[in-house]
Amino acid sequence: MKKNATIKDIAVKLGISAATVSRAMRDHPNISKETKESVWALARKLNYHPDSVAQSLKSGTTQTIGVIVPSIKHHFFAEALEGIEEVAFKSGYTVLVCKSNESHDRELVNTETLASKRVAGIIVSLSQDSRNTDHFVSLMQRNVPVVFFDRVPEKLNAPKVVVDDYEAAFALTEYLIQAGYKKIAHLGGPESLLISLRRMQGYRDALAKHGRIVPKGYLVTGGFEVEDGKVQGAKLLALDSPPDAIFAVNDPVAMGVYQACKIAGLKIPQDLAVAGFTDNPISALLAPPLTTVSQPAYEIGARASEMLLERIREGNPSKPDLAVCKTKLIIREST
Amino acid sequence: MKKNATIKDIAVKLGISAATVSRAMRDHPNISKETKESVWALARKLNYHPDSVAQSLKSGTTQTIGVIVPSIKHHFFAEALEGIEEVAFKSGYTVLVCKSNESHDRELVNTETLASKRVAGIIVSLSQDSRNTDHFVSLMQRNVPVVFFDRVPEKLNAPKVVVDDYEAAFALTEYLIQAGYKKIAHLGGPESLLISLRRMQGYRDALAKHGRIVPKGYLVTGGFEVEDGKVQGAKLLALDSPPDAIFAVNDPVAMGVYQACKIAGLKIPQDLAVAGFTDNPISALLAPPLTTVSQPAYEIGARASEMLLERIREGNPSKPDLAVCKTKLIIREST
DNA sequence: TTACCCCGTGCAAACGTTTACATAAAGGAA
DNA sequence: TTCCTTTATGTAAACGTTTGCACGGGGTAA
Repeated sequence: MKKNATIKDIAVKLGISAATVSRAMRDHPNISKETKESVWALARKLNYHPDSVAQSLKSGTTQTIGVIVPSIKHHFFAEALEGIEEVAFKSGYTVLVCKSNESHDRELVNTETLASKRVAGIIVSLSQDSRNTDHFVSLMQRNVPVVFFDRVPEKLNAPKVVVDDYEAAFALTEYLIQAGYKKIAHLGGPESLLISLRRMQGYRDALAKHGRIVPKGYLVTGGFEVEDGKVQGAKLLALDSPPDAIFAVNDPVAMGVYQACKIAGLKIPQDLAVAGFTDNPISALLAPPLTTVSQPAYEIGARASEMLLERIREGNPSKPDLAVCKTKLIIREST
Repeated sequence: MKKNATIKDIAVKLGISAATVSRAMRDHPNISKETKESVWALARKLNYHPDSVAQSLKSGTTQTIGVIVPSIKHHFFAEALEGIEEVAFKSGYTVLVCKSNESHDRELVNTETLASKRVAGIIVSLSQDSRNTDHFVSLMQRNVPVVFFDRVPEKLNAPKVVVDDYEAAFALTEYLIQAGYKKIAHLGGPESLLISLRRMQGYRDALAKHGRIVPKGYLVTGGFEVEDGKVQGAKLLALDSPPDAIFAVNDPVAMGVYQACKIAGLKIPQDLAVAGFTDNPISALLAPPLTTVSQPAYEIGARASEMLLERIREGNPSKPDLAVCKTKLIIREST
């Protein structure tokens, strides 16, 4: 068991002080060329790497950013993480990834853990049952920059990276109307999340714009999983006057509707049109391929990462930025 | 901008020494009940949380584990990360996630970064172009436990979590033979990775067992992406005597074959049978659903995490463990 | 010669904890 | 009383860096 070489080891071996070694390593102008070179050579030989922990204690910060996401395995978040990591890496930061499992309490524990680890900043996508955002406020008061993405808090004055859910849902619904569907239902997400509400509102307003109202029972809310779509979708199909099109809050839910259709013996899109949201890579390969709204997950993550790094570098530029990424309506054969 | 409360703040306010506060926080038996309670009360009030960085400097280790994966967005790795994080969280560890982008050099940088951050241990799945494993050896010499999963090094004597790729590929190939396919080709993965080689060998040996040899041009190697399957698949289909079944090294490559078939106007499974490996959730939803081998990604990650935590806790129990997780042949309509 | 400045380096404190050791008071046992 | 033990607390060093300040020597200008 070898120990890691320290600055002191180098200092002793070279008969100089630790301070000089430290300065040599950081290429301080006042250190002579010869000293520097002997230090570098020995450092190389001993495989010396400065102890980040000690550096952090001294500097009060770390080259680490924290991320809290509801889950890692969902494609959207995995892809966003990919973007976050990439940008962070290029600036010399590493990423502590925590998942909240959609739980408020775990989100809370995660924020405290990250704070006590002195991360330089935190990127968050809220959990489904986040009851409040006090823990994030507390973080920001302690001067830890926080950037939200996708599932952002409504009231909190903080930098956010989102897509225009309202606009995209509106456009999608309007497209369905123009495609001739008469009875359009919406399978919404959890009402605790702004993204669900915005998509729902876009749906409502698009109908309203075309002089329609939401038929009774056509607006249902639930979770984000395939199972939710299957269960709620079956209910919609069992209505006395079932819809001829269903706009699901995301692609997994839309897939649940596919399953419900299979069970009910309905053909898509002949008997029922289905549309989703988020453009899971699966969606293009479904039978039939799913109409959906593509969200640039990687870009959203990358943008959030950039915004965070800016805050970290420039202190808190108090301009609570909002980045809105472009979505795109992807029309496929399910509608 | 508030500062974080320190042990000293508490000590001063209470007119006691920092040592006593430290002991009170850790519920040391020699501290009087009254002192403890006043400390706890004030800590609560000041929202005091011990500075992990300082603790780490003192103790020489952290409550953090590092993970290096080729990518995050691929479902297998995302799911494995989910398992890793879950197990780590339950033991009070957080997870530093680095991706190598399949690059040896970046893998190398990542190992050094993680080491200098004094992670308690590291979990790795090798990049495609890993030229050697010296950096991991160096880590292990410095007494940092390392556990590999899925893409493991062949020679290195270290704990590993894998599936029996050989066995699973053998079983899959044998199934194809028994299903009556006569001309079975294999689209292999990068030859730098053991998993590719093992799957390839399983394919060969299954054919051999049934008295067949690999027809000329029927064994091709390439990457792990959809595009690879599309390109290489097209080549196979263009042979004078094209295969009637293709076993792809993983599901994305199998999907590439689907695309190649579409272009060539071939029907699956009538004109060509296709099988994959890894059971991407997409695969069950393809048209037709893909025959594949399911790999318990979450469990693999969780197991790796457990193995690592054991090593961290028990020093190095020098028994270089091997955990082999169960795969399952999933027969669907593509064969 | 004196005064000053620059260069290269060292000293020591600081970051926030933890912990071995010292100390002081109180309570027994002899 | 004296001595020992127990209990509760304090002192100070240590973890590995960084950095303000000091210092000595050599050069330059007057």
